Amino acid sequence: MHKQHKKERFEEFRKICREHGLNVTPQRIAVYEALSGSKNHPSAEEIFRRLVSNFPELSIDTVYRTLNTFAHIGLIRIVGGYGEVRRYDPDTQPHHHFRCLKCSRIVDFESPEFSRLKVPDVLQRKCRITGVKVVFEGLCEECLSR
Amino acid sequence: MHKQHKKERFEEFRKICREHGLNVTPQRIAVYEALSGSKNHPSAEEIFRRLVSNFPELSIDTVYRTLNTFAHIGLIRIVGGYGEVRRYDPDTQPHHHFRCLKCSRIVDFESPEFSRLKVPDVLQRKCRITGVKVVFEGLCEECLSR
DNA sequence: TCCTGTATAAGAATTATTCTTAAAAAAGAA
DNA sequence: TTCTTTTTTAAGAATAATTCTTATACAGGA
Repeated sequence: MHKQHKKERFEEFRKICREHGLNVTPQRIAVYEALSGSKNHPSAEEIFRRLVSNFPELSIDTVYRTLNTFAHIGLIRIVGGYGEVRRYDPDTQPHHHFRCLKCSRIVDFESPEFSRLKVPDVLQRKCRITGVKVVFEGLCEECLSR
Repeated sequence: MHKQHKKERFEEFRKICREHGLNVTPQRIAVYEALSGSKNHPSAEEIFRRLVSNFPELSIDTVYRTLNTFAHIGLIRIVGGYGEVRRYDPDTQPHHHFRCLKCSRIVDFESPEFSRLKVPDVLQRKCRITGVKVVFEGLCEECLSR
């Protein structure tokens, strides 16, 4: 991804849009370029601010809509806050989660093995690590049977 | 946690509150009981709805405040949507994250090993798993040096 | 070029969460 | 107990993120 040249990335982008029946608009190009050129997992607001000076008629709603569309077709991913409501877990013991991509259900499971994953060197050197969690994602039983 | 009896759990709860200089109020007891008796990682709103019929003067603000307090002292955990703004990642290749608990910075790292974690049987049987991510949490370089 | 469906801007609306403030409750001291 | 101080709460206003509505503009195909 970061290795590609701008040109190639653009062609790839255009192709993926076409495959999903999406028009290739200046707004979509701008949002995709802004995101794929950034390393810090920006929010919609940050992307909007980065673009609006060169693209004054761009609206924040379009940025949200565009990013959602991209995430929907798998062109980008959502990380961090999922824009969902905050949820709470009474279990403070180390444990891990499965999260249903469709209904957002969260299922706990225990795995001493996962709780003992080795911290990668690159993190170990710079950060103080206080915990690790493994999140499997997919479709839950209920959503599968529909 | 779920193994304990109500009584023991309550004594433990009271003890932890005291240790952190928190008064043990009916609201706090109610919110903690509601959360620790639930298996589905409820939102503040859900907890509020569960309680308000027996506790009509309870306010939603108190539920939020109480849950935040509990999370702060480590009595419960926040899962799922972190209540933070949604953020986007242009990298759709399997990779993993470190997340700073203080400034919410997200740092990518790659680990083919983590991307190949074996799906636990309990999930394998019921769900369709489409991905896995490992999230390390702690304090980042910048936040450590303050 | 024109046509048709798709995408957009603008701003209103919605929703989750936090803040403000005055009152109530709890803890501590006398 | 009663008085004082500190903490907590309820109520509702405020804020911030995200989505919706609608009329207009644009993209891609014929």
